[in-house]
Amino acid sequence: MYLCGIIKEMFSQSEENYLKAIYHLEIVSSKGVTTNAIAKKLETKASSVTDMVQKLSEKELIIYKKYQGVTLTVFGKKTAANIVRKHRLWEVFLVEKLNFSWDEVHDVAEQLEHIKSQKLIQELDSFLGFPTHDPHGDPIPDDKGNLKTIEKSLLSTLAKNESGICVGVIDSSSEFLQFLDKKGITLGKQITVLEKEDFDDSVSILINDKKLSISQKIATNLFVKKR
Amino acid sequence: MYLCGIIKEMFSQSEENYLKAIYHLEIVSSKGVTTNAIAKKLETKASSVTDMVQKLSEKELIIYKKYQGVTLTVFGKKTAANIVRKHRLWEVFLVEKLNFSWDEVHDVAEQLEHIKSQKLIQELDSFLGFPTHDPHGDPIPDDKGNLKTIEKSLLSTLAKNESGICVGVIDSSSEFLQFLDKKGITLGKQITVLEKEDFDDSVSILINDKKLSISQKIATNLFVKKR
DNA sequence: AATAATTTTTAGTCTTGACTAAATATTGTT
DNA sequence: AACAATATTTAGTCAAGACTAAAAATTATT
Repeated sequence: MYLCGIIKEMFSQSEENYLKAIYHLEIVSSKGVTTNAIAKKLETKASSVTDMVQKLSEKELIIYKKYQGVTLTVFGKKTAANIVRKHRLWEVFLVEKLNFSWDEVHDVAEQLEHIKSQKLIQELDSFLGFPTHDPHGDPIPDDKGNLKTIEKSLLSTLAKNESGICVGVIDSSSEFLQFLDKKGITLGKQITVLEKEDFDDSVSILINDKKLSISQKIATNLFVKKR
Repeated sequence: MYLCGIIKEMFSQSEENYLKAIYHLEIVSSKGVTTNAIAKKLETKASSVTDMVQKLSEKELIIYKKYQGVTLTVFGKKTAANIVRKHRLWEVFLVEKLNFSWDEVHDVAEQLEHIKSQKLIQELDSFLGFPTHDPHGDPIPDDKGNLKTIEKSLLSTLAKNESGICVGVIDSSSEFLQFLDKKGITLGKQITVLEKEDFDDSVSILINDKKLSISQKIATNLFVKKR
């Protein structure tokens, strides 16, 4: 008893989760992704990672040399990008159509991203109007796995009197997102830096026509598009 | 590494598939559902069924006495109805929002029905306008697991000159559904019996202002609501 | 009622994906 | 260069869920 009919390439949920983790880690690390890094990201043990990494390597999704970490192959990267694409499209769906807030979508999208159906994802994309970014401002890969990133800067890098549009976050934990909500900070909002405090790196900003003081921690987790 | 956070009761996909199978079989059989019947429905082996049935029994989802078949407990029935509810709501979504035809929805809904999220299913229900029937005319259980069936009759039971509205099918294989599509037979269409042939039990019907001859096999797989 | 046919269960095996503990590589430090 | 610390892999287990083959129970047939 198992799903999987005609479909060209099928990977297990577990394999997909590993691919996605490696994909995300590669973006940051730029060189080989270590076993330990994967283990930490997936909250599993290094030995389990070694097992899986050998399997993914046999399936030509990654390049793996013992003790050397892994790199996605072109095929692996495309596969991973497709999972990320699904994840982010579902997030858009949940927020735009089903009244989820941006801090509630992650767990559900984590499940939905594993649904296998070409048509489903194509139609969903079209139904949502071909969105380019998810509710956290992260770019949605196109159906070839390419993503166009916009030039975004951390709020902390803005100079006094500069302003920008809020376009994303680094930390997308629900705690942080709920905190932003409480402060009235959401995607698309204009933010102007009124003052930068040297002694604690906090910034004073203008948003929603109100003055707000923002800690360094917040300012280094919020992306804006300069203008 | 596994999902499953706060949620009250969590069952594996496999457990859910068994529950659903037993639920469907109970509707037909009315008495205890046999191991073999479950095996056939799930295209698995009887020995595998025995294993799972013992597990479900321990979890109080079913009553199981060796060699006696199984019955859903109240809890089990509610759980199963909820899976069916999710399956059918997703089918409605696929057809109404994502341009799937009624013969394409099953495999995808089979996957989507296992997504765990209270809010998701509530919001989906609301987004779809609280539908009562899926694209095949099957009733959608409410959030307490109750379903109100409408009185429907097989087309084959209609007398000459009687008419009814097409409200459902027994066989929901894509072959049958595509055949119906080709003949212009869809849910909601009015059908009038013009003639009944005794020697092969075929019926001559009026639909879409056209006369059509329908074999016995079709007539015994199509539900209408008499009027 | 006895035997044959069928159904169901048990016992043992396999695969996937996790784990622990031990062994081996690599890296960092003096 | 040698040793310590850390990272990685190997070897051996485990649970879930499937399987086959054999045993046991039930049902059907005479």
